[in-house]
Parts: sequence; C-alpha cells; structure tokens
Amino acid sequence: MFKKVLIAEDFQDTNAGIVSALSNKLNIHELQEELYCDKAFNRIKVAHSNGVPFELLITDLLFKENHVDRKLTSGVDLIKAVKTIQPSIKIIVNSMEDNPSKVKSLFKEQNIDGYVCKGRHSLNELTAAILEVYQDNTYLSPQINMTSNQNVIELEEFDISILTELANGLSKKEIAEKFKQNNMTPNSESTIDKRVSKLFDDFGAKNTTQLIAILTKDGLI
Amino acid sequence: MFKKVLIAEDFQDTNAGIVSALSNKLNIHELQEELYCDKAFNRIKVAHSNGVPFELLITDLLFKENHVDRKLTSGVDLIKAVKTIQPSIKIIVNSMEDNPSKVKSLFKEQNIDGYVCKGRHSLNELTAAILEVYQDNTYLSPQINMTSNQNVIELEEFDISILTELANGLSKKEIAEKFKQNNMTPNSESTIDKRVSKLFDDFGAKNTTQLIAILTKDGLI
DNA sequence: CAACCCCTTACAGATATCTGTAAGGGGTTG
DNA sequence: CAACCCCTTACAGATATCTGTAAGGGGTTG
Repeated sequence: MFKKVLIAEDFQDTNAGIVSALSNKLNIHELQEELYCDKAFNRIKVAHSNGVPFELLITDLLFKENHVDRKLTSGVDLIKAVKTIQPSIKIIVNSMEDNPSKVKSLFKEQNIDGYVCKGRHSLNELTAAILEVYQDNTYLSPQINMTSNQNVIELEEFDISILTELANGLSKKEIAEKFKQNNMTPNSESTIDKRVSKLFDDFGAKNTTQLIAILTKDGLI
Repeated sequence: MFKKVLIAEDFQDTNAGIVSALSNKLNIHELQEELYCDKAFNRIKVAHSNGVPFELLITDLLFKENHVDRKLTSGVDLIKAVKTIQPSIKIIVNSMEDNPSKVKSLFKEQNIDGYVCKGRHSLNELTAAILEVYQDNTYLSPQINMTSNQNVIELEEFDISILTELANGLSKKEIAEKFKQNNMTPNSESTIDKRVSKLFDDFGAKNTTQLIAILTKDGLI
C-alpha cells in the first residue's frame, strides 16, 4: 500500500472525514492533510527534495477564497505545479464536479490517475480508487458514466470564446471586432451569428439569454 | 449537552467528518446520521412518536439527486416537514451557501437556530454552534458577515419573476403577456423594460445576457 | 476534375432590445 | 391642497438580434 499520502481539501469536515476513513480502512503509514493548495504544494516540494516524496495526492478541484493570498487557486493549478517537480506522483481528484466532459479532460490533459465524485458513496469509492491506483490502474467514479448521455455536446474553443464574451455583455458586433483585433479567425459577425444559432439548436435555447443561462447553470462557461 | 442528535448530509465524507469530530469533542449520547432527507424525516418522526425525540437536527441544504425517488429534496423541505411534527426541535444548517441574504432568510423564514458555512473551519464552527444553540442562543458563521457588503442588492419577487422568465428564453413582450394572463401586476412591457434597465445599473450589466449570466453565477436565480 | 460538403462571409428583413421622453395616478409631506 | 416623489404606462427612435438567402473558398470523394 502507499506509504505516504497527502490530502488537499479546503472543507474541514470533508477533510476530517477522508482522514478518519482512510486511517480505519487502509494501512497508510503517513497520512497528511492541507487546507490550501499552496501549502500542499510546498509540502510535496519539501518532501521530494528531502528524498521522502509523497506517493499519492488526493485533491479537491475548488478551493474557497479567503483573506490569504494564493498563488495556486484550484486543484488543476496544484496538479500542474506538482507534476513539474514530481511527474511520477499518483493523483486522485475528489470533487463534486459531475460533468463528464470536464472529468474526462482531467484524465486527458492533467493525466490524473483517479476521479471520485463527492456523494453518498465517496468514501467507499475513494478506498476503491486508492487500491486501483496503487495497482497502476485508473479509477473513474461510476456516477460520471451514468450521466454521460446528458452532455454529449462538446463545445469547441471558438464557441467558448464567443459564449464567454456574450456572458461579459459584449454584442456580437463587438465580439467580431475583438476577434479581428486579436487576429482570431473566423471573425465575421455573420459567422458568430451562425455559430450561436447552431448552439440554440444544440441546447434547445430560444435566444442568447436563455443559452447563457443554460450553460452557466451547467458550469460549461 | 444534547443527548440525541441527527445529522442529515448526503456527502459520505462530510458526514463521516462531522460524526467523528462531534464524537471526539462533545459528549453527545446518541449521534445518528442519514444521507437522505426522507430517511432523516422518518427517523425524526418515529423517534418523536416513540417519546424519545431528537433534540437537534444538523442538516445540509443541497442533496444530490440519484435514482431514488424523493419527496423531500432539500434541506429547507426537510426543515419545514420536521417543524410540523416537532416545532421545538433545534436546527443547525451546515452548507456551502454563503449568500448573506439567503442565509438570513433561513433564520427569518425557517426559524433555524444556527448556520455554519462549510469551509476551512466548519468543524470548529459547528462545535461552537452546538454549544450556543444548546444555551438557547443562535449562531451565525463569521464567514457570512464578512461578505455581507457584497450582496446588498435585494431582489424583489417581481424582479425574480422577470429574471426567471428571461432565463427561460421568453421575450419581454411574452413576459408581459404571461403576467397579464396570470393577473400579475404590473404587467406592461414598458415597466418590465424599466425594471430590467434598473437591474443593469444595480449589477453593472450592459445587457440582458450579461445580467442573467451574473445572477446565475451568483445563484440568485 | 467534377460533384459534393462544410465553413465563412455579406446582406436583407422582421423582431427584439434598450434608452429617452412624456403623461397620469397614488401616496406623502409641508 | 399644492408640491413632490415614485411607479406605471405608452410611444418613438436607434441598435441589436435572429433567420434566411446566396456567393465563394477549401477540402474530400468518386
């Protein structure tokens, strides 16, 4: 079993729940916890340079802001930073995110080893995930697969750019101008019109306002 | 100290964290937990009719959907149901919600005794809250007061109706017609125009799309 | 290379949005 | 009760949104 594991999770109650469950169920020699990404990163860096590296990082994705200044503000930031100094470390993400395309991108882009979706079986899943990852396998929360039919529509980067600007209150004409200034292509107002109209069909929206409401609620923008 | 306490919280890890912390810190004789609102309600009902009622309910606000059919789908539903059979029970809400006006309405409308905001000090706060509530005082998470300057703008019910319909893709003309059909007043397109323009000022939005994006992100609609 | 599809772009026309002006009604204040 | 404020409503005019048509360019297929 892993001998040295770090948990990064900003909710004290969740953090405590994970620690107590893992202490009881698995024989992990050293189980440490942090409430901040920056502190978690430092701990991994120090352990690594002292020749006693962590073998597994269990991290949340969202970390609440507070008065403390932060360099690393999210789980993804933390993962990227950790991978630069210790690429071989195993990583399990434990979060409430249940959007399949977002979770899939964690595996694809951040190269994580396991994903556990917070819910009524988190702790059982987390134990299973640790056992799988220890065997060099990956683990994906079954909750993610179940809902995977819902969000088949993948947004292209270009669509996201348009949607983000619309949510920021720019008109389509202004978006076209901005794209031209930044040498992004395509950039005609007509094309932007067409793209947005296509998204109306994809998401069943009647107009821009409803489209942005739907996508914001789904967390896609 | 309270002798009989029930925890309603759907995240297994958070649930476990609360139970282990309270077992260690407070001398509560009977500490039970439930992952579903309906089950929590049944447990309270049975205990009450058996003459061994719970004295304190600690509940989350949001409970995840899954394949199980649910009558009570939120913490507020649960609180309302519990109060009908046992109005004297003490209630502490433990949730991630940090919008001051939403939290204040829990005290005002649901008559709760304490509010703890999930975060880096949840467990310490929860312990403090239980001690306060046991003394017949109320408890409010300090995190809520700190952010209270941000959301001073209170949305009227009329504004919310308009915004909800806009997010559903209705045009202002359609909203005016719907209001007239439902005998809601005021209901002219012009008034709706004016109200929405006022909200642009209040929230710093340039158009309807941005306004809906802002309010959806804030969880106000 | 002709036929085809898909994307981009321009343009036109019908609606919708947004802002400003003005009139009137109800309530409050001096 | 006159002066005032605030809200509602109507209306007008400038823009913005949305849909549809059409032309052209690049890539693929037979």
